[in-house]
Amino acid sequence: MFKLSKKADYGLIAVKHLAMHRDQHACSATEIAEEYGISTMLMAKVLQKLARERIVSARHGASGGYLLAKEPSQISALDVISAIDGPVLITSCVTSHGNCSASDCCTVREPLRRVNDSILSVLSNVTISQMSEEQHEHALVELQTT
Amino acid sequence: MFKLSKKADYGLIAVKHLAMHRDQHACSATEIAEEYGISTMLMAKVLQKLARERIVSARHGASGGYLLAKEPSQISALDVISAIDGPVLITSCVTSHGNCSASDCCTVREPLRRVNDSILSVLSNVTISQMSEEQHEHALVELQTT
DNA sequence: TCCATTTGCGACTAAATTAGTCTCATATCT
DNA sequence: AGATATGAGACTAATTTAGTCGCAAATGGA
Repeated sequence: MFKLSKKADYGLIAVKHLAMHRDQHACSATEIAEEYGISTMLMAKVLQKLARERIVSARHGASGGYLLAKEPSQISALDVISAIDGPVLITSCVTSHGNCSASDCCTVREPLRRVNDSILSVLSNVTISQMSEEQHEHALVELQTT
Repeated sequence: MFKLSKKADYGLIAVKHLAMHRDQHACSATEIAEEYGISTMLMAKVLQKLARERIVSARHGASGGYLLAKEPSQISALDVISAIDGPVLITSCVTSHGNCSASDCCTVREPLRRVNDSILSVLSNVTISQMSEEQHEHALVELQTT
């Protein structure tokens, strides 16, 4: 319906993990996968994609693994998600080439494009450094929204 | 990945259609489906769900069909989408019962819950009346964002 | 009253997407 | 040389989404 894929989810987990282990050692896919109880193979795949998109950099060989390629503050949730799942488009209509399935051209395309832009902006304003910091404030936020 | 289902899409189209034919006659599922080149059966299903959620009201029988149950300004995109696809949750983790697949409890849950809230607010701030009005401003918006 | 039209609902199938696995190649450190 | 990693692609399995069908019930009109 409107959900992040598990791969994107794993990607965020991995990138956050790397952010928290910055300046230590390169983390292997196996290491990260085991820490969070995720399939090693899948996590490897996810990290490979992140490496291809230059969000993390890889080191082959023994004691190799992955490192963040940029500062955590320079990586947004959108970067990670779109690296893994491709561009974020809430409908296939929002692209410019009008290949709507609805013949007369769906009248909701333009409004949805705007919604899409808003979501893009939300996602690109969340950085990995933010995601790594905000451990403490839980209780507060919880109170406000309940 | 992160996309509206076609059903939700069709739902928005249908509701917008009803908004634009307000005070005229009840529109049947067939009528709406044919106008936009969508499967009649599917559109019928979608409208049934919208009726069950009291977003539209139905009239049985010949010359029956559907009417909006509220003012277009009182119906948000979120209302329509969640009526059809269920609650909008960008990950299965964001609910309170911590059934993460990641053992140690995925560290990204709380940040993502916030992102989810933002998306919810974006969607609930877009009303059907807005979606029905903004036909004219296309060119301008296009220029600003390109 | 009878009939065409239309919604309501649930079961069902088909298609598409996503998740996850396996294999082999290549790089690199010790 | 050998253990440990990543890189890439093909492949299968599972899940979700899309779409269909049939039948019941309501309703307006001839």
